[in-house]
Amino acid sequence: MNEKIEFVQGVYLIVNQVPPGKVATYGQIARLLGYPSHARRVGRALAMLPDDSDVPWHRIVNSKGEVSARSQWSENAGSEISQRYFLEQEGVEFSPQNRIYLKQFLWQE
DNA sequence: GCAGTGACTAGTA
DNA sequence: ATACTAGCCACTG
Repeated sequence: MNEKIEFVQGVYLIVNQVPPGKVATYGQIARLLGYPSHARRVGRALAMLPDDSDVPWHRIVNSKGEVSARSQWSENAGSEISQRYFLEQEGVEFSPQNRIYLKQFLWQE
């Protein structure tokens, strides 16, 4: 019925299935939802979540394996820092160029 | 309605 | 590998 709500809920359902120590990309989530061109929308859905949400939003990175930058003035500006911290706590490793080794940590595919 | 703006991506050079 | 570009599309002023 309400496509907006359904999309956002769908994002959370998928993200909740990503196990600790693994990561997924925005585009991957969008494709699994059946909206292959809505990667940016996935990012917006995650931006609505509080930093202490139960949803493991920190396991979502961009297609290059980097932690995407927030807008400086946005509500969750600076959460990139904790995102990397959470991932490292779960055993996810970063390359010297601040990239996750997707080959090793990507969830599915 | 139009223009600018992103937690994006795939393509090209 | 890096840099720039075109599409993308909901949201905002």
